[in-house]
Amino acid sequence: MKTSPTRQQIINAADELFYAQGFGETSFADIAKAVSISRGNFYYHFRTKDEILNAVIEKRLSDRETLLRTWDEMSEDPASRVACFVRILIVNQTKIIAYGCPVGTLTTELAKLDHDAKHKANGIMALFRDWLTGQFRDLGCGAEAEAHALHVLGWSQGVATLAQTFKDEAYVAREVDQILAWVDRVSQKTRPS
Amino acid sequence: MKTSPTRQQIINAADELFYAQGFGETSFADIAKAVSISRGNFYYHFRTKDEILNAVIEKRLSDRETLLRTWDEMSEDPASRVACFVRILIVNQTKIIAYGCPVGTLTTELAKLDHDAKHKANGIMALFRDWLTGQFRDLGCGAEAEAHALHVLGWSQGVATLAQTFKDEAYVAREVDQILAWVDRVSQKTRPS
DNA sequence: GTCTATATAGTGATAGAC
DNA sequence: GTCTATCACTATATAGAC
Repeated sequence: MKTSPTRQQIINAADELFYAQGFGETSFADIAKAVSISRGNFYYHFRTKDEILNAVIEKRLSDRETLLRTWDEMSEDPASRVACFVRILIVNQTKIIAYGCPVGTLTTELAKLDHDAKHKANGIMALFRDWLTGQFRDLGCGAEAEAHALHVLGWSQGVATLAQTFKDEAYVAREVDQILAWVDRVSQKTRPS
Repeated sequence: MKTSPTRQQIINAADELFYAQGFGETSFADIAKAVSISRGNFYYHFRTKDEILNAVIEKRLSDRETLLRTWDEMSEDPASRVACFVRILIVNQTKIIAYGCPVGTLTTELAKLDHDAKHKANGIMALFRDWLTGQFRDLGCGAEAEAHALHVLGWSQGVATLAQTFKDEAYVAREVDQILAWVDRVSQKTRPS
């Protein structure tokens, strides 16, 4: 797992560019320019475009795993952990309004390209689903835990999509409040305090 | 508004291909091949790629306007009209699982490309929003009508996104039921029968 | 590790014959 | 209206000098 500084720079730049422009529309030249290296040098670090896509997906997956672990350690209450997840719609609002959800837009694009890496990208969405499922299970939702997880995940994805289309911050705030209220309702149904 | 048969064929093929592969990844060669004409002939009908994108967006917009009008004429009850809208997630399930929502994925892609036509594409989403707003207004939701419209629209977009990612028909069915139940609740709150 | 040059294939787009 | 031939450009990718 040796990562040279240049390699890491390339991954970071590609991550940003794939998010802002999409994978298909980002060329090696774009990435090389962002890192201020030549196209030729680029190929020393990554032989193919698929190779760098894979590296970007792995970085994103790893970043999200770290984030989820942080939330796991931050609170003992599953409901407030889920709330952390939902609130990324607010925290990352500016970028989401500009480019949508980094995970949702990538999975959508790779599915259309029918790219080999699409299953790997879907894995990030699955990570969210499984983590959320765990939280709802801890809340005592039992067999409904995964359905609840998908509900929150899908709802968030929809908010991200419309946020990008209509650039409406009030809408985002409203929906986030509604999701949080829904989580509270579920939480109080299973553990009436 | 003269539309030659070939021109119409091209628009239909481009519509399908833009949906299945995305706009950026669809070449003139792809479209020409689908219609069985030469690339050269293609340029007789459309001078630029933007021109055909515009034609496709206009077709999609027009198709949706027709669909909404059909629903308007089909029922007097705004709640069941909204139900028609939500149920397209079931009706078009196979394609949505394969390619996502034709409207949502196009707006997302054009936003990333920062393409001139992005506002035009957003207009289709706005058409849905405004039509839904009208239905909720007819339901007596007053000032909340547009918020309700965006709620249903965003929710549906999220379901489409996850449907494509996880290919889970049971999830789609479950969420559609939940949206319909939500609409019923809103409807009964304003007009308790 | 980084560069310049180059090979190869595909893209959007044009010209002109039929 | 449809075709073939062609142009200019950009893309991924490689070879080899430094």
